[in-house]
Amino acid sequence: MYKKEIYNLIEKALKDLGIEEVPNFTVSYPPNEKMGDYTTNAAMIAAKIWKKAPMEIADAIKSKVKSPRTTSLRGRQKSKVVEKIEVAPPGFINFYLKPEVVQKNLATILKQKDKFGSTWFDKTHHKSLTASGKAIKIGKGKTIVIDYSAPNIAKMMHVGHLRSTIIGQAIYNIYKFLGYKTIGDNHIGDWGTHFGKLIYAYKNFANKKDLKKNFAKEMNRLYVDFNVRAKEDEKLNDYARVETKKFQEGDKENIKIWKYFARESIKEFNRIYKMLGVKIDYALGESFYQKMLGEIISSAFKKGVASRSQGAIIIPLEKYNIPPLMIQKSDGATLYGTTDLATIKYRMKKWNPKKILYIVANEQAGHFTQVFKSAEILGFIAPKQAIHVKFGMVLGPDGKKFSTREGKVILLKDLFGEAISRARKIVQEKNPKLSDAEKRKISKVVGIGAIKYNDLSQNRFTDITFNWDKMLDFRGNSAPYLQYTYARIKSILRRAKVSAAIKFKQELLNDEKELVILRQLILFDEVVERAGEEFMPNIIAEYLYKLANNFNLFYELVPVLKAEKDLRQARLALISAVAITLKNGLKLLGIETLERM
RNA sequence: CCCCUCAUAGCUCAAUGGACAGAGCAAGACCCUUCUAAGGUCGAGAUGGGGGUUCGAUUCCCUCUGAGGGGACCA
Repeated sequence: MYKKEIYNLIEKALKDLGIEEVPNFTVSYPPNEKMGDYTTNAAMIAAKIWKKAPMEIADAIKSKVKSPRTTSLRGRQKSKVVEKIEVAPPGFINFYLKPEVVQKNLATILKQKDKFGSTWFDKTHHKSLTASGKAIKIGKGKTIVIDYSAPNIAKMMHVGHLRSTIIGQAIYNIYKFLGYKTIGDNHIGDWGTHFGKLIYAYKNFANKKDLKKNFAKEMNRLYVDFNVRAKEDEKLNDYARVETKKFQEGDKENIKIWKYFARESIKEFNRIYKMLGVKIDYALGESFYQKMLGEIISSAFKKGVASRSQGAIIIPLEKYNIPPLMIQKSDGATLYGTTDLATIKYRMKKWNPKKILYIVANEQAGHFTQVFKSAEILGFIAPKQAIHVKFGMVLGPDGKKFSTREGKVILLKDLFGEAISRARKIVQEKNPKLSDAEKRKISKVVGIGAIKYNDLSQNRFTDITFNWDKMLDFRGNSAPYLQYTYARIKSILRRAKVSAAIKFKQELLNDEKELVILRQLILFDEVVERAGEEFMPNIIAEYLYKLANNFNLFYELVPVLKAEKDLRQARLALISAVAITLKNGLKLLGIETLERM
């Protein structure tokens, strides 16, 4: 919350010292609380320019911050938030905030409630303040399009689809929280060649009754069966291509089959999204863009961007050391690259976003470099306007890619079922007297939460090796741990019969355990902002885990309800603030909290 | 052959170029007549090899090894 202010203090001090530019100095957090709240490496970087010892410069900066030049027109003042400054070898400058500043923040949190963390409140954060000095949200006036989930029609959603959906939703939530106008778009794969296979399978060996009874399962069987048969008889793939072509050219029967599968698939997706608590604003699938493709190709030609090659049409990119993007096959059919270009053009025209984020697995990195560069040459977007937010794959227990074709995947339906039943078993054991309805609710929230958190707490770049026990561990650094911590706080608040303590003497919160928590709470907004900037929800997860950890330490040793009147009130306020922060953070990750569990 | 990720404790994962590399699981010893033990406490345990840049490298660069993915007519 005070990072920007600390930054400004240092910048001014450097100016007073006659060092105008210290490139890339940062304000960050010391490794532990004993070393202060904020730290900077400015002295060590300035040492290079000034050619003096870092410690010497650190001392100089320290004394300038403490007594800045007052003759300046801007009327530089001593900081009102810094208690003391310490210099530590080899040249760190550590800032300690005044306890009353940290304590004062508590009232803000209780007032802000579910908005806490979304806004900069301190007046020195001018980058997000209006002329009147009123705090505004960072993302105000900016639009961001987020493309995530993107399942394929006629394929079941399996663990491989989880990451895009969960990470995408978290990033969506974070940006929305920060005040951006967020557009979530589910780019459903409803036009691909794979669909021809299904049409063929449907016509030749579908069991219509099973399809009606259990659409998802039977559809999956059709897909797997097709691939099994195609292995023996390669001609099947040719037949599938014929079906695809007929369908794309408007063949009535094939369109009818396509519509049927699309409708049923979307129903199935929606069941999954409902379980996950995911809502995506738009679902403009690939089919939506088909009528624009001809224009994309012809204008690419007109601009001299596209050219013919071996009967196909490509956009050569060798100038940029990138393989060419093919936009039309030699048989005249278009490809997903073509659709992607149309999609970018459409999104820019319709929403004029500052950025378009593609939450798509690492395996498509090459494709997106081609598409983005092509879109740039075509003038659809500026460089870096479209960003591929890539992530590692979910690998099978054998350490290899899950194969849909062989039907070896773990379906999301099954994953959820297992998670919920494991959670159910534990609730039953821990809290048998709860009502059945409540147990059901808890099982679902805990089970689904565990799955989401398992993913979101990891750095998105690393591959995940699927493991039931790891994914569904309800102890340690997991969603249930955070939810449990929240439920513990709620339990105390229920007993105290206050929803939030309004009046309290914040200065009573002097215990080291309390101060650690207070000092952590002021960092929440910075954590959310950074998670957004880096597209890394795990930064929030890590923060929440530490916060919960600190609360549980406090919980073991510091009584709340049994404390003397004023102290009790102050501690109630403190734990309420922790509850608010946990809830807000988890909500950003798309994870629900529970009053009891 | 080219491109993208990754390599940290027995296992699964953290760590904006910074100060003694953090967790969880597993294994060991403790804490429920005190606000929910899905918790807490105490020990043990790690940066693939070799160079380089830097005051400082798990992080950046080069190289080697290993893993996963991609490489115009699938998405």
